[in-house]
Amino acid sequence: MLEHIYKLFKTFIYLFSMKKYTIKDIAQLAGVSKGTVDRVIHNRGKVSKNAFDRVSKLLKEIDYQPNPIARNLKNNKIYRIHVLLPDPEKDKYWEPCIDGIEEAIQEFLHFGVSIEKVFFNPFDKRSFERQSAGVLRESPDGILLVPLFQKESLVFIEKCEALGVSYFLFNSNIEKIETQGFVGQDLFQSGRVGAQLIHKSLKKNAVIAVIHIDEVFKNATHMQEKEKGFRAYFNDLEGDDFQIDTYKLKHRNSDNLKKTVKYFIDTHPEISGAFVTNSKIHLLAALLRENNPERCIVGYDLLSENVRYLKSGTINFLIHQNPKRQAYLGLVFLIEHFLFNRDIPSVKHLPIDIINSENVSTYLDS
Amino acid sequence: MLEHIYKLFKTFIYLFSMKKYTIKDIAQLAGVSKGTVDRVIHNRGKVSKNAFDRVSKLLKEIDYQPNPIARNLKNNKIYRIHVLLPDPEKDKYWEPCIDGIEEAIQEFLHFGVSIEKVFFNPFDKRSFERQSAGVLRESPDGILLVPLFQKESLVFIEKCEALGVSYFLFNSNIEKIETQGFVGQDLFQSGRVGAQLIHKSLKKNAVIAVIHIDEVFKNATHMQEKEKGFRAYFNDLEGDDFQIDTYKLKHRNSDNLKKTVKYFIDTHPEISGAFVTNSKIHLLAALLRENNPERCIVGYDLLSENVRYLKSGTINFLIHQNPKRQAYLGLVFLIEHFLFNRDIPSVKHLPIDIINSENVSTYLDS
DNA sequence: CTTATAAATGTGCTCGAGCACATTTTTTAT
DNA sequence: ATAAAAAATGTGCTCGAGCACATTTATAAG
Repeated sequence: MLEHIYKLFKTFIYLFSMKKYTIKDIAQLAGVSKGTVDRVIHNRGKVSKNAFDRVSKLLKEIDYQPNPIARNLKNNKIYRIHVLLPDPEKDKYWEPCIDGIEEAIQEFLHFGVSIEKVFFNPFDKRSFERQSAGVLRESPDGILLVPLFQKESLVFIEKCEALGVSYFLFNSNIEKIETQGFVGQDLFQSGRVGAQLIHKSLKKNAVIAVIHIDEVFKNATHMQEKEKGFRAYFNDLEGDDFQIDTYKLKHRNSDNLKKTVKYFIDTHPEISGAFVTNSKIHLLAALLRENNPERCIVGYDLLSENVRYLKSGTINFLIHQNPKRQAYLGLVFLIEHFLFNRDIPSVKHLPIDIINSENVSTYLDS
Repeated sequence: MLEHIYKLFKTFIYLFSMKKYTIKDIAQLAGVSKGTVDRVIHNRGKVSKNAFDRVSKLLKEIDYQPNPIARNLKNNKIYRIHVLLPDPEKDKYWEPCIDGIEEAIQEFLHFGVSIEKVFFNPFDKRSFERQSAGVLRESPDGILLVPLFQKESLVFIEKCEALGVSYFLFNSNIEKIETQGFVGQDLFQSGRVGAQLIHKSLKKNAVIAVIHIDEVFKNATHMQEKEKGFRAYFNDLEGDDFQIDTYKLKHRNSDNLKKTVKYFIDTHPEISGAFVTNSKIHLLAALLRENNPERCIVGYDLLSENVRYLKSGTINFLIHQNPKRQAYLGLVFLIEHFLFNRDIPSVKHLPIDIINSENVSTYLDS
């Protein structure tokens, strides 16, 4: 019996403390109507100073948070967001982004959000200019984009700002402080991570190569930032001396590149550590002959080809940039900005995941 | 002008294809009332075969998904979930779980969910029995728990099943196939990851130690599973030969343990690789004298003490079990089960994060 | 064929926020 | 003092799902 009363009491206390206040509750407490409370919350004016003070004091005290469920129930407006990213057909690195985008679409299906994907050719600035102009002509509410081409992206962003269109960047950032928001990896730091992995795996005085592979040498800052971090790590070391050389393997078509890489490997047998600054590491791995335990090859991204060489032991480590999550989070930030007017984070750095042949499978299915 | 018409047309097509069907729409299409549609959706019966077929055909065709926003708006029921986990005061490993739980609470604040934390002493089976019994007496709708003590947890789970209380496990699993659900790391595989990290960092024929440190030797399966994976990795190697020994450093109080560890280190100077199977690795690291680049020390978890030794170079790698995310995801699964009757995943393995001194900071703030 | 009973179907309210519009109160002008 | 204008406040409907209850239709019994 006593226990029963005690339980009732606990339930009461619980309900009391967990009370979720509604506009109606606050109206009652302040002795006004819910219309007035609504006007205070949204600063719509037409409220006497007296009522305003009383209500806003209550709002603060109670830490009122509107019920997001009810808030969006009526929501007539459909927010249109365009995602401007490199065509995954042209560069497989971008494939997982599609999944991330689809996930966000699914999650916000009933929240009055429409998301459209727009691809541009990552090897063609013109394509970016064309597609970005097309996006702007549709005047969406928000734009999530990969600013692969620095200069052109800056122009585009300025147009967005002029038109008052919200935007958010992912994967690569651009050097402009007033940028509205960015989600991606700290590239400098990821270079340091690669450096430590190689450093700890090699003997002293080993010869190490930083290798930039790409069809055309665009997207330079992205890869250079990684190199900076890589070199900074080795500069910070005191005792050890390593020789670090940078190689740029550019090309116009893949046959050409194959030859270039092959020639590079043949003419540099002394190299025992290699840091490839993008997902093209499989091109290098494909041409390495036997697996040498004295060697350490580190690159980026979980492309299926890279994963194959990782599992076979040719590649020692991959750094995971998680493009899927980048795209997903970028969308979530934009959507929550529109729907719940949360403020967009200026820079969100994702974890720098270190992948070897033993943990790779645990990253592939999520 | 033509462009204008084209734009209108596109908007129309868009709205048409993205049409979110409501119960009302379906009722209209099927020529019945929304009440009937509702009865079909929830299999409440009292529907003629004719109407049932017509409606369910439409539901399938349209791939109707109820608006989760509206669905929970009314929701009178408050789902009560209790989280049963080791007291973070007694073992700091569990601290991040609190954040994960708070995050879930915040996220589902307005969805009619109440979450309560219940701690037990991880060094005292009795405490678990007492606290778990207390939880059951409250008869919550769901329970998220860490089955630290295998046998006792099994008994508890059986009681849950008898009472029809939903439950979900995290961090450690128990050997029982019919278990309702588990989120955590694949411990065997994480042992393999640790093994590869040590393997690649050491010379051939190095002497390696698997070290189990704990106040009392409970939680055995957890650590043993890691050791199994560790040894399996080395067994799979063909050429290389490594000597691997297991040491159990138990103790009753921390002074005692310090001595034990010290004695262990002094009497085993030949060991160059060490794999500590839990977060207690800082106890070992604290007693290692100079940093030896020929040495490789690998352990678990981002306790602040472990992170300090990782940054200073005494510890080479930590494997991150992400207890925060485990707790968070466990709750999300339970809540979505109640709210949207999603089915609970039977086993959800989280990524096995490899942490070194360069990427550790990118894991700490998220 | 009528009435009783069961089965099937429809109606209308609820939840909380938001907003248009109706109503009341206050201020200003004549 | 009174009417007109302006400011402040209140009211009532909307959104979609869910559910109790009202109503209609079909079936069985007398």
